[in-house]
Amino acid sequence: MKRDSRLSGVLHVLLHMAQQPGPFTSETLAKAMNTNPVVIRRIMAGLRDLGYVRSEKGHGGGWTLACELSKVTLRDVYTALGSPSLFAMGNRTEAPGCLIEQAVNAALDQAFDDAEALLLSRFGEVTLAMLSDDLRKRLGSRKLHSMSAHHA
Amino acid sequence: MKRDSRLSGVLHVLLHMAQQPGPFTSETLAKAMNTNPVVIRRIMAGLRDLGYVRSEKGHGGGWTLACELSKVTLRDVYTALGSPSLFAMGNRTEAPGCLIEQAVNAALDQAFDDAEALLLSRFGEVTLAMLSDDLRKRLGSRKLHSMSAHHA
DNA sequence: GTTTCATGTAACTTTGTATGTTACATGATG
DNA sequence: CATCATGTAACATACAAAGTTACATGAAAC
Repeated sequence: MKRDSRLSGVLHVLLHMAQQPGPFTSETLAKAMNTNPVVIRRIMAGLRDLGYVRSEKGHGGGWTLACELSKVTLRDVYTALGSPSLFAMGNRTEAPGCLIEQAVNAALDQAFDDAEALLLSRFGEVTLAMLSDDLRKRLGSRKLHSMSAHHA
Repeated sequence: MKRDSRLSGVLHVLLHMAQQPGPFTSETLAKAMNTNPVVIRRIMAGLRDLGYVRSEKGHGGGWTLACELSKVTLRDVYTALGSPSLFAMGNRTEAPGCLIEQAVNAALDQAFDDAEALLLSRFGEVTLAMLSDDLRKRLGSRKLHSMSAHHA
């Protein structure tokens, strides 16, 4: 399976935005991430709908942070993406008539459900502010890869 | 992403085999699972290499259980499949130069590592014998879907 | 008010992976 | 030696994520 990198991607965008005042166009963000503006708009759509960011059209438009970073968790962001499925493995048949399949599904589901609960709980413990703080530590004197560099 | 159902599939095969004496040809097993004999051989190859099952060619050949069901866990089976990746989500870049990417990866990796550890631990707690017992409970007087039926 | 810029979104293309299929080599049994 | 069964490579299909193109919508600048 091809792995879904939207969560990783959208967090990258958000941290970028947290480093300097906006607004940022989709194109600017896309260049910084080596991707396409439309991809940026797609992964940001859910965040906009939930009010974590705002988007404006026209001159001087683009994306702006619209939330307190300390109040938004990775879980919130994950939810904003539409809660995409977390696991690369699944049951052969979801509603099987076969009793063997049912027994297998029951065992696997239990393990996967536990793991999912833990994962989401961990996501819920990490705020964007924590990520941003961690980033600043890593930054030290160094620069980002970076958006400004790309446009210098 | 398309989800990997090999673990689910191979467990189904093993439980089938545990219900009645073998050997079972790949074709028989494939019919019971609505799939192809080659798929069966593929998902069984790892188990054979680790000695959990044996395969024999020629007349009267096929697959036979070669382990104590109470000593093989879901984790063993998962390992026999080659420990396929568990999560549908991943980092955009695995070894990023960008510090933002590093900060994001670090946070996500920690959560995913925890979830993976829990999941594998759960897998390690469930033996094939437990699955088989659970299946027998579910069976009651009912039949499987079943292999014998398919050949009646 | 018209040009320019930016998002919103549908439609299509590309790419990666799991699964399904065909074909044939290898080896065991009768 | 004919038949049966696995082993495996090679190819086909299906599907989802990501990338791309095209164009509509709306805001700001002139």
